[in-house]
Amino acid sequence: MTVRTRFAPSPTGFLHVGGARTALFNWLFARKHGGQFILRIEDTDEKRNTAEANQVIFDGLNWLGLDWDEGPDKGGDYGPYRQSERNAVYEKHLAVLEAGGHVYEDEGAIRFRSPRKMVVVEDMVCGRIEFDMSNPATHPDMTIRRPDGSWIFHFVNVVDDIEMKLTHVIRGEDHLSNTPKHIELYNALGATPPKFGHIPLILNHEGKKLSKRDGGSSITYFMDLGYTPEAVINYLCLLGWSPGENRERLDVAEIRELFDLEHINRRNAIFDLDKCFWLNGQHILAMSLERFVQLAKPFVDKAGIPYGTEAALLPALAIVKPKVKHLSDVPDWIGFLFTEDFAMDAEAVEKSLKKPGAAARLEALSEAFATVTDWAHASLETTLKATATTLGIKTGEMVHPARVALSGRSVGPGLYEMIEVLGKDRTLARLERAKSLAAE
RNA sequence: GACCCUAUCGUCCAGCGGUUAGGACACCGCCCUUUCACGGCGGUAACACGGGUUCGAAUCCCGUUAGGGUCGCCA
Repeated sequence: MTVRTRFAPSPTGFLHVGGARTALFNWLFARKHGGQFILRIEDTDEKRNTAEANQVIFDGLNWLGLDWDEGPDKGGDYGPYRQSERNAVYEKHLAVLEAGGHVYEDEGAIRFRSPRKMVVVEDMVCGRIEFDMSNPATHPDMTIRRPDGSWIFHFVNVVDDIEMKLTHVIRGEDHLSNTPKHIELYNALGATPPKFGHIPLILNHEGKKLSKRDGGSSITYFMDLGYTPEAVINYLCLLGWSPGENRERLDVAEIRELFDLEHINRRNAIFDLDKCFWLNGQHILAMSLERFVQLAKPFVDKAGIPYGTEAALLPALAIVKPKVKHLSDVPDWIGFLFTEDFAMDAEAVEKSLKKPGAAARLEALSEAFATVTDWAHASLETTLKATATTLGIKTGEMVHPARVALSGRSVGPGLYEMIEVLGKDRTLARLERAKSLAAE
């Protein structure tokens, strides 16, 4: 039997990190077992259903690299993959329930009559759980269709999972208590329930369910701020799951190989942006320059950095890659390399250039650099340090004014690498120009 | 309220009857260093509580407490 899993979001215009993690676990499980991953849009609530809201889901999943085999945009043997287009399917299954005497009308709505028995859930994550469904007061018959003919989640969700031949349903723990009801529905429809796996929830710093208002609760947040998909995937999978051996940084290929439902724990997890941030830096550090360029270039383009050709952009990105944490910081970090009209940070100028003797140091450095023939970071470093020694000052006392003079900022890529990329002419010109700003 | 799930450093995860309770983020020192970052070394910091079972419990059982979830004509 081929494994088939799904992600079934409702289009709210927002891809929640919890939803993204659910999608990730389903995707991992399917990929690990050579199965199929299906995307189904649960848009029975027509108010929320807009093209933009659908697009947010596609964009988020695509960005994360979670590809689906069947879905609204891809088609497949069990479509359509939007619930709003599946009315005939639901009518058909309702007829089955009616024929079996499983439903009744109540004020125009249709309810499912519970068999009122004990239901056992054999959960892949939680283990065996028994639910006593015998008391109608505590487990009322669920509505499956509204008087206006629209369908209720529980019913269409189960029908679609049957029709789409899903074998494993991995979802948030908030559905655990709904599962016995779903199983009753499977039974009444004459279908075998899939295997269920309920994963713990993601909480905010207050320990409450992560909501829209919480920073970092939307995948768009990570996309906009310049997180890498590899870091977000990595962080998300570490929330509630562990590959063992205290592994932290993992790439998707490793995760696909190591992932298993057995090592998912049962505790809700609090989302920690700090660790995700750290992981992002780790991934940027470890990735190839090609990948970094691919990820960073859109941010550079958006900021309108006039770098000219990509060949000119490459060295700039190369010197920034070891240090940058957010892709969205890249434009600020490289902008000064592509214009003579770069901003001089007032605080940095005050701290490094307005020091007595700064002008003389820049002058000395300028003279020393003018004689350098091998314009490479190693010899530039040697030259700068020798100049500092000659003047009887510490290296740092030369480095700081130089950095501010050349880039206008006190933070950025490594100084010598940056000077190398800048080139001799521009370096000398900027040192000259900065002398007028510097204290005598 | 009923039912279900959960309970190890501030946070994420190891541990699955015998450990000086381990790693990571964050935090604090020190080192390296041109700032930031990276890297290295070290530090603070946890088994919710009470009963059992056992020669021996973070690990197994029960209770209490706390947190989360479900009980919709939301999904």
